Amino acid sequence: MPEQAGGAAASTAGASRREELLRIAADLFATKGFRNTTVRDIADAAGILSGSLYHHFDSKESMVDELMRTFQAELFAAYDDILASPDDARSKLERAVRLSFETIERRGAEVAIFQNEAATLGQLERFGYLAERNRQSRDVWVSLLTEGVETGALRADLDITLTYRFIRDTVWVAVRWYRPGGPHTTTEVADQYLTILLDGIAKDHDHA
Amino acid sequence: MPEQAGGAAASTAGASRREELLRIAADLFATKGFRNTTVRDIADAAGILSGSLYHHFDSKESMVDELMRTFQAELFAAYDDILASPDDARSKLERAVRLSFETIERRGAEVAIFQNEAATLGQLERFGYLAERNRQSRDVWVSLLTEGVETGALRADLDITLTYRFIRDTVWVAVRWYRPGGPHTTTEVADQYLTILLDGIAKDHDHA
DNA sequence: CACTCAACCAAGCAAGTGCTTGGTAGGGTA
DNA sequence: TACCCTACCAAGCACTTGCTTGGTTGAGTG
Repeated sequence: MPEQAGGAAASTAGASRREELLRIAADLFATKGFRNTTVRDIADAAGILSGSLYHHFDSKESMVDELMRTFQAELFAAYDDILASPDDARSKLERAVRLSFETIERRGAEVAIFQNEAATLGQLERFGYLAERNRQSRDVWVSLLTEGVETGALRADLDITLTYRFIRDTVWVAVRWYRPGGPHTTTEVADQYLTILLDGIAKDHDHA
Repeated sequence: MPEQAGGAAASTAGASRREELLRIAADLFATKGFRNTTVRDIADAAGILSGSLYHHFDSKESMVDELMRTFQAELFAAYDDILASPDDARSKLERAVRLSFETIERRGAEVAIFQNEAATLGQLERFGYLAERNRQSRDVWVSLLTEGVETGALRADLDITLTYRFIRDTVWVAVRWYRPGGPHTTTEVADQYLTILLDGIAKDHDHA
């Protein structure tokens, strides 16, 4: 096992072979599923033999592990940033929604892997942190929604838990159809969703 | 020596052995994934040997095939029922939303399988009808939304395609967390979602 | 020049995978 | 009695899977 690049060294200068292989694996895991992707698939896509992968990584499992840890660390740093801001509840909620769609654009493969494999992988001790991250994420959204209700920005008759689930499902499952470079930008998608989420799709006859 | 594995197949009255095995397979496909479920898993859960499954079915593939065809036929019969009704657009949209949550309750395994495996299975010719059903389903929702806009029930500034995707994602992905017999009935979930979808979560200051 | 080292190849093992084959038990039926 | 049919077992085949082992290549570096 060669170099241990412990930190999330953001050296954009020339991606190492290791990072290159990780990205290839991520794309395959995202499209075919983790279990459904073989080490030979990854090696083929990289133009090497399957055995050569083990020069860079301990196992197929450790590849997803590294992908998920890095991804979650990045995502929650962004969550913390929102929570710590002095904005009002509604603004923070909007920022959280936008963050999700932007993350789908920038880290689509990782989002897809987390969405599709968290339940399966989470059964292994090694991936216990995935469930923990899920709880943290729920806490973020629930606290934002609660603050919104308490400050009068959001309706008081909302079932916070259900509302959280609806939002979470919509913003993250969009990874299944959102395509960077496609017909919509993340901003457009986020704008449209926020419009619907905040004000609904029904025509307001009292104002029209 | 016929050693019965711990699976304890409780035979439901009336259901043929074949239907019983199909149900067992459906539950496993839904929880573990199709590819990730082995014929030995199914056989174990049924208390028989894996080879014995081939007395009832051609292949593992034909099991999902039968499950999906039956499920889709049932679902689209219900869609047709809604489309053919004389209700106004908003009522039909509400019925479609409620139908989704009710289908999750009654056919949770099938919904989960369709959600998780349609993309993978769809690549096989045999499962080409899954993509076709997807198109039909989109047409149902898009026509309901379009009618809503045209009759003035829904806001005119909606992006129909994006709105369709948001709704579809939320109502079907609920299969991941909705549990029959859990804290919410499908009616409660549908009520809450329809409230949010139609009128939004923001407090309407002009009325409050 | 001797030496190191990251990156890779070639071959293969053990465990699992879907599915096949030939057979058996027991109830129903003409 | 003779026959058939449903539901299963026991064994195993051909293939795929993740991973291992021992070795090679070529660009450096003192």
